[in-house]
Parts: sequence; C-alpha cells; structure tokens
Amino acid sequence: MTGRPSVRDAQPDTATRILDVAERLVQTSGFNGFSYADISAELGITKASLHHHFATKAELGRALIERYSEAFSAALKLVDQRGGDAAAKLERYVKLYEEVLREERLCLCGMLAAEYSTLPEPLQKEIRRFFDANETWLAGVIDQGRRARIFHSRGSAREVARMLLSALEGAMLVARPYSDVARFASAARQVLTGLAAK
Amino acid sequence: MTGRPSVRDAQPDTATRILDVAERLVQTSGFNGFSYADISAELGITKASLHHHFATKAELGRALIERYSEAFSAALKLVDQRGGDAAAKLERYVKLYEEVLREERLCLCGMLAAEYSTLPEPLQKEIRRFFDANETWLAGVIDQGRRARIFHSRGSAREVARMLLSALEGAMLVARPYSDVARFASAARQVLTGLAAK
DNA sequence: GTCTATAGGTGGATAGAC
DNA sequence: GTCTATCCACCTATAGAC
Repeated sequence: MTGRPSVRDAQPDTATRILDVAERLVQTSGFNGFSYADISAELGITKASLHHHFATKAELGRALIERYSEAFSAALKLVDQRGGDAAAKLERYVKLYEEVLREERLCLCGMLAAEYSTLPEPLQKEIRRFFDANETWLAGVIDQGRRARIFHSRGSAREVARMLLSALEGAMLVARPYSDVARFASAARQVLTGLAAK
Repeated sequence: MTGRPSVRDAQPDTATRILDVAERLVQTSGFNGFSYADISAELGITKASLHHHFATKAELGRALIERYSEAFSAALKLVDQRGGDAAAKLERYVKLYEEVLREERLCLCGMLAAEYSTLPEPLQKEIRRFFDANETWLAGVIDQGRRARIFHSRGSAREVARMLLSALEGAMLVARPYSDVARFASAARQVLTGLAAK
C-alpha cells in the first residue's frame, strides 16, 4: 500500500492492481459474481498472494468501497471547482455516471445495493454512507439552483436530491442490458429538464 | 405444473411452492446469492427433488421471469380496467412497486439487471422483454395523459416512459438499504409531479 | 511478497432405488 | 415425485517453504 512508485512508466503497486481488477469485476458481475480465482487469472498471481494483500473477501470489498467513495468525493470537488451554475454542475455530475456506464459497468455502490442483504454489515454501512454523501452534495447544488431561480422543484432539496440519485442509479441499471448509453443520457436529460420546469 | 388444486385450503403444488421461495430469494439476495440448498432447507424437500421440477438453475430462472412477467402484465391490465385518468393509473403503477419494496424485495428483473452479465443468454433476453413491456405500457399512459392535457413533458412518450421506469427501479434500489418505503414513495412522487409541471 | 499444497466447505447436477 | 448417495468443480482461506 505504498502508492504509485515515483519512477516514470512504473506500474501501480500490487494492491492497487488488485483493487483495479476487483473493482471492474464487482461493477460488471457483482460481489457474489466474481472470485479470487478471477483476479488471480487476470493478474497472473496466485490466490494465496491475493490473500496476503486482502485477507478476506469482505476486507477486499471494504477497501473497494473506501477507495471508490474517496474517488467520487474528489470528482465532486472537481465539479465544484470548475464552477458554473447549478445546472452545469448537475450535467457534469451526470457525465460521471455516463463514463462508468460506457465501460458497461454499474456504479459500484449501486451494484452492491442490489446485493445488499448478502453483504457483511460493515460493507452495508459504507454503502449507505456513499449514498448519503451523494445526497448531501446534490442537495447543495439543488439549493444553489433554487437561489438562482433556475430550479423550480417542489419538496425539500434533500428529497429532490434523493430522487435524482435514484433516477440516475436506475437509469444505469436499466440501460446496461441494452448496451445503450444513449438510453441513460436520455433519461438523465428528462430528469434534469424536469427540475427547470415550473 | 397442474396449478392450484381445486379443494379448499389445499397448498399450491410443489413447482409453485418452489417458484414462490426462489422468487423471494432472487428478489432479496440475487440469482447468484441463493442456492438449491436454500430452497431445499425452506421447503423440506431435497435438492434432488428440486432438480426434478427444474432441471437446472437457469431453467428455474427462466420460469421465474416468465411467471413474474405474466403476473405483471395481469396487474397492468387491472390498472387499466379500474379506469381513471393517466395520473391515477401511474399512481397505481407506483403502488405495485411499493408493495414489492415493503417486503424488502427488489423488482425481480431489476435485481437480475444488476447481475445481467453473469446470466445465461435466454434469461438476458427475457429481462429486456420485461423492461420493453413496461415501457410500452407506460408510453401508452403518457400519451393518454398528454391528450388530456394533464402531462406537459418534453421528449417522446417512449423516452418519458423509460425515464419513469428507470427512476422507479432506481428508487427501489436506493431505498432498500435504508428499509425505508417512504424514501421510495417520496422519490416516486417527485417524478410524477414533474410530469404535470409545464 | 510470492509460491505450492491443501484444507474444509458449498455449488449445481446426476444415478438409481423406492 | 421423492429419496440417498455421490460426483466434481469451485469457493474462501490457511500453512509453510522460498
């Protein structure tokens, strides 16, 4: 876990490469849909070595959510820093999801939410934290948009935020079987347009 | 597969009881999250007997989607027959989802959509058919609402229908980790209200 | 940090008696 | 239609050498 080596062109360290492969596998096949053997085959290191880095599958899952949540928070900070009005921020937020779907993946936590009841309790807690963080950020943007009079939605900003999160997670879920990013983009646009309507 | 016996208080036949248990297990834990052993333990019949009724797990899955789709179509027919305007129909449509979530289940096909890439191709096709049927019904209701001037949404009726389906599937997905049906109901109301806005 | 080897369990599925 | 018994592949995880 020493992070990326400082020399140019160097590969990420082993733990990072494991997380990269595991993350893609969870996002495409689910936590119950992949095994250490899958990672082993792809990286060319034995299952025993994987256990050296992540002792149990639950611990691997916990590390995955942690990293994903941190990356998402960082992405939201970037969205904020690029400025623009609330509508522009929401469009960039939607783009984050769209890029995931383009690789035929689901949101990591959206996938894990489907498998929620089969997951260890610590993972369940982290999944809710991810959704909570997204709702909080979205609610802030909704507030910003209302103060600027560009959003005219009903209900609390928090409620609108939850609706947005739900709609985007669902749009990914439904679009993927059709391998159709446009399906997602269309649904997202519908929802965003609705926010501006009186 | 002889259907419900005609005598009063008689139990459903074995195939039906297997489907009932398997359906709940898929909706709560996913297709990759349950096993024949789980059904066996709950019904008190051996795994070998289960294989007599459904030779493979894929065949069991196919039967589950088929039955679920038929039940859903029947429910939509009832929604239509009870009449009312398009808004009333959509509210009853939302209630169908809400009843599923109340039992801490996801939509069967929503759950399977998450696991999509791990499923046999015949199941994948049936999942898309389920979504297609829902979109078609919803597009019809959207059209009805527009002709009656109670919906003022943008985009084609089909696009609005896809957005609705996505939002509802996603609202179930996100609400379940919180065991909070109100979260779903709130998101659903947000979306429906948006349809009426100009 | 990676390996070989293996434990101990569970997965879906089958054969054949009753 | 249900059972016992069994197969074999795969699962997560560990022990211990290098």
